[in-house]
Amino acid sequence: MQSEATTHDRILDAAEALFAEQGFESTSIRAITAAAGANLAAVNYHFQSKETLIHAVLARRLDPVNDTRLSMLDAILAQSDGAPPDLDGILHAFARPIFEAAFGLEANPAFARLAGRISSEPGDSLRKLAFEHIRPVAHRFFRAFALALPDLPPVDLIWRIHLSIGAMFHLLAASDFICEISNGIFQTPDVETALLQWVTHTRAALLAPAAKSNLQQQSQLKAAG
Amino acid sequence: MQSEATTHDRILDAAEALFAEQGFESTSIRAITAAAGANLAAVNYHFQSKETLIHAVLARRLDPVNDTRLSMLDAILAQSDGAPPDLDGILHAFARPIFEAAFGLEANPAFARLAGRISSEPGDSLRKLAFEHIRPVAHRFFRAFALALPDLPPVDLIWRIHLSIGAMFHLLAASDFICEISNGIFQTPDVETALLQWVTHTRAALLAPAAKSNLQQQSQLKAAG
DNA sequence: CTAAAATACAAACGTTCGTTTAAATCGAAC
DNA sequence: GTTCGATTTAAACGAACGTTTGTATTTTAG
Repeated sequence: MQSEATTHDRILDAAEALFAEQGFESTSIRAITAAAGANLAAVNYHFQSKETLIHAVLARRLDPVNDTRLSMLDAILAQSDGAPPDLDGILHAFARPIFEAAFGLEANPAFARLAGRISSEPGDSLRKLAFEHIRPVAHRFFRAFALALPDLPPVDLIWRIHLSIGAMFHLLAASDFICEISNGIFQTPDVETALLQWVTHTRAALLAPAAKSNLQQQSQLKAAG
Repeated sequence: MQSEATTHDRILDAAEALFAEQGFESTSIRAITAAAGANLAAVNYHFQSKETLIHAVLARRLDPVNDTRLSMLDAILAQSDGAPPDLDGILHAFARPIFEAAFGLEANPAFARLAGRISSEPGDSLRKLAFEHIRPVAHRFFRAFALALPDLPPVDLIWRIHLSIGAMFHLLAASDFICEISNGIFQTPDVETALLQWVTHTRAALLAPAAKSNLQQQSQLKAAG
């Protein structure tokens, strides 16, 4: 089954699994090629270098996810022309593709931890890569959120999107963690449960009144009084 | 100033900064000792190994943070005997100590990225360490949240705490990320702003009605109808 | 002041790393 | 069947890694 795939693809599969378990730095090309049943030089032949291989591993999964996200967002925006778009629809468009790729039936379970770790990886190279992958998606979704939440100041909106994305990353990267600590209450999430819980969580956070510091509250009270 | 500190402490400071920038694996003992102005063998003399050094770097910051968290939680719980404890007080007790250590005036700005990355680090050793650090804190706070939110089912509570902690980690680890992408709208957070935004976000999420799947909603509708 | 313990140092250890090279093997086109 | 490009292979390269060793040097204690 796996050994029928090309060396190129077997290397991508093995690298994805090992990167997820051990991290990028700790995973040697020797371990990858051994797991893929390939020669040591195969990585440098099919991909130019280890860094290019990392990029290829991530792009293979993230590009389809982001394409689906934008397609689903287009559908939501087209569906409600003029009126503010459906908030839950935007949240699902952002969350379902990545949850399917991470927790879906045909998904590689290792990919979840890998995807959730990207944003906090050390080193400029990898952060820049993830940055370029997510930038167009982030811009489109930010504008959609702004349309759906016209009363929320932009700075508060950015904060909440930032925090909600962090919750999503953590859900992808560290859910085994909470599984152990919760005495079986929390179980490895499936797509629908993760989606339901994250959307419920994020919807409530986004719909909350704008945060106001004590200072702002005081000046507001003075203006009102 | 720095060169007046002991070699032991200069190594901890240098290691903390380099670990935050480059990660644990990519930071060599040679780079640490060079930055600390110490001999190459100093790490293996003052600490036993590189792994023990990593543990020491984390414990130096996290132990005081967790002690303060528990003290503040005790104060909140004592203040409201019998009645459900103040939710905002619990949230502040959990968030303020780590935000002070990460964004405070005398804080090492590198520590924020380091702290936010721990939960998603690959490899069992480091995850187990962070696990043991946070376990007693997590248990105490979970019971406090359960008291403050008596109507929320435990499984939903675990989910929301999990997601909220993810938001906190991401805020610590990847806020430079959002600074770049937001065209100056989002700026490097200070303690009070981070606290205000995270508490606002998390309070709203925790107070939301329990998530219900379509299946659960349908059976509920049938029972009501 | 001196003996002993603690710390610092230079040098080297064996190992593993990513990458490269050159030859060997394979596969299809003609 | 031969040729040519694509792929695989074994072997080696230099560099960097964590750690250890033996010896200075400094600090502490009596």
